[in-house]
Amino acid sequence: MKKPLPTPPTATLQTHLGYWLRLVSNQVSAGFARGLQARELSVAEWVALKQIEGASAVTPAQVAAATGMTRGAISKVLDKLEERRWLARSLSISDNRVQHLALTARARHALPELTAIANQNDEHFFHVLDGAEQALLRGLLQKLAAAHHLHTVPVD
Amino acid sequence: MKKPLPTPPTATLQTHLGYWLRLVSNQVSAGFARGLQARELSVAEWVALKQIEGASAVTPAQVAAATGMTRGAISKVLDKLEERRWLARSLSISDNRVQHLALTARARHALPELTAIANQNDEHFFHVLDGAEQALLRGLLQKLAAAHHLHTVPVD
DNA sequence: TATTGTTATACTCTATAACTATA
DNA sequence: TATAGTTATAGAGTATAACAATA
Repeated sequence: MKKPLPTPPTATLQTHLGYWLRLVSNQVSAGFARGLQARELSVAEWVALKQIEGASAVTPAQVAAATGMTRGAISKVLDKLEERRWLARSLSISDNRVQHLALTARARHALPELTAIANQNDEHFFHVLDGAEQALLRGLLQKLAAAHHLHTVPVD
Repeated sequence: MKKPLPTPPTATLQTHLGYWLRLVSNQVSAGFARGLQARELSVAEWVALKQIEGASAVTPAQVAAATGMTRGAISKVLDKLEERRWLARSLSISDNRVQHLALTARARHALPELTAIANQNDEHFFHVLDGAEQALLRGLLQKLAAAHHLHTVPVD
């Protein structure tokens, strides 16, 4: 004889793809955040470092635009990096309102270890997928990103 | 002639699968959070509602365990739901330390609309994938969740 | 002693908006 | 007037740990 069920919901949380995406993504991000935390770095700080390293964003306003954060929030992130002597701010010659951002040698020295943390975290979570599956997942996510015009770099 | 590149980084942010996962997941979650916000509900509150609806968790401690939040955090989430008259707390007959949680009729009346918000959000983000692609994505994410023993319900 | 749930406190992250200095 | 960057303030969300009641 069956045990009576509590009123079954119309749909469970697990029905939604967004649920699975969030479940896995949160774990990957939390793992990465823990890895960075051992080096006293936040994900937002890591992203800013990489933006400046790649020179895809060399002013605070550009970092803000690239990440979708406000200029106020970026200002604090850059403060942290500068306190740590990983970032040098200098005024633009042509416009004294504008700053140019550059990584210090100390930052460039630390980057390989941070990159290793990122690599290891990715490896740890995705190694259970073979190469073809990883390529498939990447393709699907990139298709979604492209379709929704996602340009900004996620920092949380 | 090629334009000289700025010092190329060892690996870009986009190298990592975690990057793409976070990029897409954050957008889906943010979209859902906006949808719920129009009904003055947080994602954590929505998850708690669904946990109680499904009766997979009927005490605060069980909701805490299911979501990975602390009992202190859950207590506040439940306060919000109770203030709204969506939740009834009652003491267990057999153990006066324990509470039993139940949704009110008011909550059950509101659930279909909230579920519609969740459905629409999922539909909005994933409709660019066809049925086969969605199944593929779901399968890959579930494989990752299973491999890493992810049981808790993500609330942020 | 151990457990359930609550509460006081603090911390992190971020947005908003006022502010300064330049242009 | 408009823009770059900073700062003051506030809010959301959550953890930690002390707490009261109960077992």
